[in-house]
Amino acid sequence: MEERFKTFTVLIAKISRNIRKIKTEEMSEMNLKSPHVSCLYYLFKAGALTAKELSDVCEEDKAAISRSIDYLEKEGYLQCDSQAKKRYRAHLSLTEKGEKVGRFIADKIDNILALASEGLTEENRTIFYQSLTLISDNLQKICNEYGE
Amino acid sequence: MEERFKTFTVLIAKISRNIRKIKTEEMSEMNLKSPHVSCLYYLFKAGALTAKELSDVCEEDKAAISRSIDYLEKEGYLQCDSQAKKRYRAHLSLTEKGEKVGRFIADKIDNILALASEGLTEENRTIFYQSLTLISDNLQKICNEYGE
DNA sequence: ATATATTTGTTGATTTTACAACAAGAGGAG
DNA sequence: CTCCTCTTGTTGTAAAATCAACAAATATAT
Repeated sequence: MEERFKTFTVLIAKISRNIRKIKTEEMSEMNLKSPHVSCLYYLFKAGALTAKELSDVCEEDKAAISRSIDYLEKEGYLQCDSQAKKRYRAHLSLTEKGEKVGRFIADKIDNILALASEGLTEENRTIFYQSLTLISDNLQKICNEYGE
Repeated sequence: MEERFKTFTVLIAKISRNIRKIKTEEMSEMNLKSPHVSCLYYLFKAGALTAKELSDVCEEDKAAISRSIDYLEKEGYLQCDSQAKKRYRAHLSLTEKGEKVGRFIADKIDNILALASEGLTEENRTIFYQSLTLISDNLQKICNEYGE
């Protein structure tokens, strides 16, 4: 069990770090950082989303998403369907440029994911994913108690 | 597959964040940050280690470990078996105070780990851990290619 | 309609993490 | 021994993530 903790927390941290590294490395020519990539990825996959939905699906800090949206809009990757001063519940959608890059990102990421899980049987992949979900929920419950 | 990527990378990031949060939250009275906790944990579990070994086992940046050691030494949690100006290959070991806190941390962490994996069968736990290791190695290989 | 509460979004500041340049020691070959 | 190389450790800096305070829009109740 001790040995498992070691590997569990250490491995999770390592995987997390490497995923971020891969995301930024693969997109370095375009000068897109990890949260930018996430935004483009999900807008491409899911279609138009509000800022809130985007931050939910990315599980990223809303502050980070807010700033990412600023950047991506400025660079012409996405547009906002509302002219309101702030983006309240406005739907964000990819521009043509954003769509193109989104597709590129999705391909890259899906490919990397395939490489990452190379060697896992389909069955174990399923078990792994379910376990990950369960563990995430359990940890979230623990964390929720701190706020009270 | 797309759905899986979403959950996979997002879940990993979330778990990683929550682990850090739990570590610092549980130790907040003692003013120990996440890397400090890791150092104490492994020194307690593994006995005396060099700085290099510690940074290897924690998979943390050697810079972070170096500064953590400074802090932990200053606060009297650990001692260094060498009088050299720098700590080259010196073994770091816990003081009495460090030992006490190390035990406390180990208990806490092992408990949290048990809670985190609550609901998993022993068999799935094994599969999960093996999968995690495999994925970590695969991703590491991908990252290693960037340096070349 | 107006006041109040809730959700959603933004901004600034702080903390954590990562990176890279450097320095110190150890080991090996001549 | 002394020069060279490799490993290990340190420090400064830059980047990223987190947090908290705030502001704007929306929803709700009276």
